[in-house]
Amino acid sequence: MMGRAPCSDESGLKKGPWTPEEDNILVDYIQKHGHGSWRALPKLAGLNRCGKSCRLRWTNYLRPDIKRGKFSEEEQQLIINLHAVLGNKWSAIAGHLPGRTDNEIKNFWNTHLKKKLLQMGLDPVTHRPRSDQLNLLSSLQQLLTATNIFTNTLDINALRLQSDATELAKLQLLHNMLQVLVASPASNLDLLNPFGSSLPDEILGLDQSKLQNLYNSSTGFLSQNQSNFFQSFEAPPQQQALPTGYNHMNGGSNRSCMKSEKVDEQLDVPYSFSTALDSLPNLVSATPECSSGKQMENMVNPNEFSDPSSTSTTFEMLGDFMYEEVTDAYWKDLIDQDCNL
DNA sequence: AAATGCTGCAACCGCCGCGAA
DNA sequence: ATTCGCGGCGGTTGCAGCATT
Repeated sequence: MMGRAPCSDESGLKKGPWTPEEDNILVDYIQKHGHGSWRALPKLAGLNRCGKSCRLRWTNYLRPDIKRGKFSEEEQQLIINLHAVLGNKWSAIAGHLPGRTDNEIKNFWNTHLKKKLLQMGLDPVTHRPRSDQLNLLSSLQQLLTATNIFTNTLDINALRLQSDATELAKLQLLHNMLQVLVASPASNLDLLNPFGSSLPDEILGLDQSKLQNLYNSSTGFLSQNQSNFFQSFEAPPQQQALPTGYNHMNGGSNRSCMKSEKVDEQLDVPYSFSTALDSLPNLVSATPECSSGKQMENMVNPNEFSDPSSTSTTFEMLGDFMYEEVTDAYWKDLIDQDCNL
């Protein structure tokens, strides 16, 4: 708003770090009276601070329900997954991590997770492989290292490869989401499900065994697609055309092929993504079997999933969930809902 | 031991949206 | 319909502590 002087312009008000005495005054006052109007609070409490500074100090540090200390692996993974969908909506992300503040999550992202994604060759904004050529080559190198696949005769279309990697990353996110759902007791789904009730009813209505089936299906689905992806390194150019149904897959994701000890060996970071991913099944088949375009087409033909309530299998439901026209709207709704929290 | 560089995080700044007047 | 005040949000800054030279 124009015309309202910022805190910094109000003469005589203290700025900078809070002293323990100030903290005590603020905590005592709020415990006795509640915060009420933040603007009025400093005078009433006897603090030489602006209301905004008091509010920030309380919400980011003094609040009794704040959780301190290192982020757990689960929290880190949840932040990454949520960021892939929500972007820098720190408040919305914090809403899914009880006890964590938006400021803390933002700081953790900027100081740890962003670097981690960059080192993996992923754009921390889009969660996709970085688009410039140098970064693309870096991504390729890491992807190859990650799967112990190496060839001296790389003759590939770089843009198409990047597209494939992106699709794989989307698949991976869906897979991770399902893993969280499967790993949690049904009674805790709401707590652990980062998307609350915005998940499709088809997903929320499943019992644990069906979720497990869905998760298993995604494992095979992802494994097969990763096999296709890595096979493309070795396939002659004329065999690299995308399967018909491939481009219809869309899910939104942040990670492609990260399950590799070697990747983490290259990264000088205080925590390990491979540790977090150790609970995942091996998603890269050493001897891929299902790699033909025809099979892919059969798997993801969206026309087969138009009626998930009838005789569709959980796998068909997955295909439905991944279908571009469904998921684009879904992600948009999801973001809108989170923005409206 | 001192100087310099780096990192992490608390706090600030400016803008935005909402509700009340 | 418009203005105003407030709370909230995301980006950025500044500094303390640690690491390196």
